[in-house]
Amino acid sequence: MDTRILKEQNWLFKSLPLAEWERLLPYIQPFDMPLGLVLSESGDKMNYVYFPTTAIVSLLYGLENGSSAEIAVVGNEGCVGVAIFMGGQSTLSSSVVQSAGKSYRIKADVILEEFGKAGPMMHLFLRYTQALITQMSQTAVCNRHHTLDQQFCRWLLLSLDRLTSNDLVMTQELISNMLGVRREGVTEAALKVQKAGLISYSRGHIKILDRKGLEHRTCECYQVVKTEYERLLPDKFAV
Amino acid sequence: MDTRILKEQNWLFKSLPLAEWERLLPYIQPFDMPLGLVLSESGDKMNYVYFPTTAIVSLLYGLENGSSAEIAVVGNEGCVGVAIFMGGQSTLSSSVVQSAGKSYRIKADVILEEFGKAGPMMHLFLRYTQALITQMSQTAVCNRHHTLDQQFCRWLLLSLDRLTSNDLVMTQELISNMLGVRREGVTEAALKVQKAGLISYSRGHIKILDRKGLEHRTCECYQVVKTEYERLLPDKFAV
DNA sequence: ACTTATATGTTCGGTAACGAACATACTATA
DNA sequence: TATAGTATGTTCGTTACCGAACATATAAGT
Repeated sequence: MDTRILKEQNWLFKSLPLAEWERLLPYIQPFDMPLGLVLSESGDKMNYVYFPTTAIVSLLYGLENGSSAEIAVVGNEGCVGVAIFMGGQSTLSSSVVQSAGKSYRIKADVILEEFGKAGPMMHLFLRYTQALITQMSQTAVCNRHHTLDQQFCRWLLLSLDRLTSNDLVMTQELISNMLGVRREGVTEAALKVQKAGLISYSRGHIKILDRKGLEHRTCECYQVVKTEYERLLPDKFAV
Repeated sequence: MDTRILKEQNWLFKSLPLAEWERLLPYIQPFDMPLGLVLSESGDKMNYVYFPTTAIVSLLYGLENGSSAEIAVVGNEGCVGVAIFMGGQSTLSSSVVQSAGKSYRIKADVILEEFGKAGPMMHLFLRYTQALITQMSQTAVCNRHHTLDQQFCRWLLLSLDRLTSNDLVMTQELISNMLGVRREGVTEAALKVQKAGLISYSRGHIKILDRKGLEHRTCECYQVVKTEYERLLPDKFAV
C-alpha cells in the first residue's frame, strides 16, 4: 500500500507554497472516512481539520423537531473544521461523511500555529472559507425559492463535482435528510429525473446518464456557486 | 454637533485593544446610512468595511427571477464587508440599509494592513465572521422548516436587538423582500401577531408591545443564533 | 428457500404559501 | 378639498410539499 501523502489530492494542499507544505507535512495524517461517520456534532470542540481527497462531507444543521438540512458540501476542494481557525473552536453544524473515501487530517494546534503566521496558508484558508459562505448563502435562498426537483438535481451535481465516477452510493432516504424534505418527495423527484433519462438508480446506487441534462434541469444556484468557487479557488479543476 | 468617534458604539471597536484602536482611529470616517442605501451590489468590489452604530444593514441575495432573500442582518455588533479581509474582495450578496442610522467606515487597504498583522483585530474579526456564518446557516434551515409566522417574529426580534427603541420603520412590502415571500403573506402574519397583542402597526411603523410574546411565538432559530453570538462575541450586550 | 431488513413506489387528505386581482384606508400635496 | 400615491386588507383558485399509511421489490442472513 502506498502511504505517501500527495499534495495534489486536495486543492488546499495543492495551492500551498512549498515552504508551508513542508512545515505541515510531518503532521498530516491519512484518515479513512466510511459512509455515515460523524466528524463532529453540533457544539463539539473540534480537534482536527479534515481535508477530504476522495470522500465527501456534508455540513448539516439540525432542529429541535429532529428535522435537518444540509448547508454545504465539502470535497477535495476544501476542508472541514473552519471553526478552528476562525476562532470559535466549535460550530452549531455537524459534519457527516456523505460519500465514503479517504482524507487527511491535521491537529488543530498545528493548523493554528501555521495560520497565526498570517502567511499564504492563512489567506488560502480564508478564501476557501469565503467560498463556503457563498455556498451556504445560496443554499439559504435556494431553500426558499426553488422546487424540490431543481434542488435534487443540484445536489446530484454538487456530489458529482467531488467524485471521479458517475456513480453515487446514496439512498433516497439519506438525500431527503440532506435536502431537509420527506423521503417520498425525493422518490418522486428521482422518478421524474429517471423518466427523463438523466439518471438511473436502484437501491442506493445512482448512475448519472446525462450530466448536461441535469445542469439544464437544476436552478441557477448550482452554476452561480460553481463560478464563484472558481473565482475564489483558481484552477480548482486542475487538481 | 459632536463628531468624536466613540469606541463604545460598535462592538468590534469596543473589543479592540487600545494599541490597535489607536492605529485605526485616524482612518475611521463617520458615515450616514439612510434607509434603502445600497452599500454594495452582488459582485461589486468593496472599498470600505462599514461598522454600523445605530443603523441596521441587511445582507441580501438576489435570484435571476427577481426574487430575493435576506441571509443575515448586521447592526452595531458587527461589520459589513467581511469579503475584504476574507480575501475575496467581493461577495454575491448585496448589502442594503434596512433601518436608517449612523455608522463608521474604514478603507479596505487600512483594514487589510492591520488584519495582516495577525493580531487581536484579526482574531476578533474572524470570530465575528464565524458568528455571521452561524446566522446564515440557521437562516437556511429556518427557510426550509419554519412557518412564515415564526420567521416574521424572528425578523422583528433580530431588528429589535439592534435598535434602542421599540419602534421599527418598515413597511410590510420591504419585510416581504427580506423574508423572500409575498407581501400578502406578511400582511396575514402581521395581522395575526397584532391580534395576539404582540405588536401594533400602521403604514410603515411597527411598535413592539410584547417582546416576550414574540420570543415565544418564533422558532428556536432566534435564540439559537443569539446564544451562539454571545459565545463568540462576549459581552456583546454590554455595548 | 425462507425470513427479515431495507429501498423504493403509490395513494390520500391536508396545509402553507403562491399569483393575481381587487378593495380599502391613510397621507401628502396641489 | 380634491387627487394621487402608498400601505394594508381580502378573496379565490392553484400548487408544492407534508404526514401518514400502505404496497412492492430487492438484497442479506441463516
